[in-house]
Amino acid sequence: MMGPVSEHILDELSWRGLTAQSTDLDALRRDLSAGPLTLYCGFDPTAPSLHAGNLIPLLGLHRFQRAGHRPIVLAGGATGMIGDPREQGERVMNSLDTIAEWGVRIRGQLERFVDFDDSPTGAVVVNNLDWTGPTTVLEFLRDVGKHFSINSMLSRETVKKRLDADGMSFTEFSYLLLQSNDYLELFRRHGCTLQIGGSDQWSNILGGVDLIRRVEQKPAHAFTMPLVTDAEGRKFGKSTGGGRVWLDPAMTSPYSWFQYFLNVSDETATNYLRLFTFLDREELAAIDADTAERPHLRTAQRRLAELLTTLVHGDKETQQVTAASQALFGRGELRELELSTLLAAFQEIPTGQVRLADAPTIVDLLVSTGLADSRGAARRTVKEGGAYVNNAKVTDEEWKPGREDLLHGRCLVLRRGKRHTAGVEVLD
RNA sequence: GCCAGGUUGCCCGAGUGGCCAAAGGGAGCUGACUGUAAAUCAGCCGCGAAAGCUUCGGAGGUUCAAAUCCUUCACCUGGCACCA
Repeated sequence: MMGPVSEHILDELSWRGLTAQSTDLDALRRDLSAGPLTLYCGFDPTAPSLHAGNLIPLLGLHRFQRAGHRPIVLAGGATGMIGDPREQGERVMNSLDTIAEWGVRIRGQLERFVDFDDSPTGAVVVNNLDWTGPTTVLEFLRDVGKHFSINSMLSRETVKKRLDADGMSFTEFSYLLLQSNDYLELFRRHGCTLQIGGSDQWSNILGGVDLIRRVEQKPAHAFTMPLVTDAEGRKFGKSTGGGRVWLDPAMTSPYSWFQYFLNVSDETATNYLRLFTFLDREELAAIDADTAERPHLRTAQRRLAELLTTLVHGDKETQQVTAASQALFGRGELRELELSTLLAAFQEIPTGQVRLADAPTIVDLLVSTGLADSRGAARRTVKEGGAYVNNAKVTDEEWKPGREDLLHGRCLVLRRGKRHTAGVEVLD
């Protein structure tokens, strides 16, 4: 597990670029060196699935675990009902049913990224609804609320911005207290003395540190990691690559997930390898060098895509997706592919079915496979020279496949532009 | 409860009776160049082959004509009050 020269976890996080803010680093370093430390990170069910950006703190927990510490993964069943205030404005609350359903799904995802065993570093999963739910308002206001100063809460960046803009409900304003109380609760239950999270969580985490100090007269640590951005510094998932990249294979197919990372820029790929993988410095340096010398091989992108697909979807999926990508992508002679290879590849990409008897045109094919959103869009694609059937460009909107075009008598490989592929099964 | 402001296409945002399928920006898509990169340039970006149709929170109305006016409902925001 640990390298021959066991590097301090904080040093590793630092060279990986995973350090944003922290409380007293020297004290944290000391405590981490003293033996297994218990740390936690929370995830609110604000969507049906985690997305790639969530992997940063989640893998962060895992990194600490590998370094000999005990991670607690917190599912935000309670905090998810309230909503962390954001600058864009008041959230519309989701229904309790929705939150509960999302919570279950997300919890299932969370559990896959840390190791459970009986050792002192075995992971723990908790749900803050377990202690927040039973608490009465009066208890909460007396025991927790009393320790918070409205004055300092008002000076928070997000709150100030919101007050200048559209204001903020008391509900969201209270979020800080809930998360702070979580930290206190975990400190009491599990001796948790470190909370990590994305840098947007900084003030929430500090709230807990403060609360623990006031109530328990004990120090606790806060440590945040940068929010992932793409090469232009945009927040991950928000606008990069057309929407979020979800962990749930039903929302983002493993093939799409793989292709997303395969397509990032050189700069982003080398950066992401540090943030999202466990490769050590030597391996990373070798990949960097290779990428610089022979950029067309896209070594960094390939490694990134493979490692992340394996991490999220497993070895088997990665093999299938890689095979599909190789089989379908670009210049290979599709006619030489085995039928089984082709059909396996079709499992990974969007597909459609048509009957030759219906005499479908290229436009019909693009629409039926979902490669184009509408007939107009499909027509546009053809007009723009972006439509391919079996790697041959099709420029006539009225083009129809004939029996001689079929691969193995029953398949077509459709492509829009350079990177969007779909399979067509042709029936009689 | 009252008063005021707001709700526009994936996002931000202009638009206060016709010239609006709706400016602009971002995101996205295609092409050129390449390395399934970046940068840059060009085109596209509601549906429809077209006629035309559907869109500006929901419903209804005024008008030859509504994103724009009126009514009403919902939600958001700000302010005031009430519950003493």
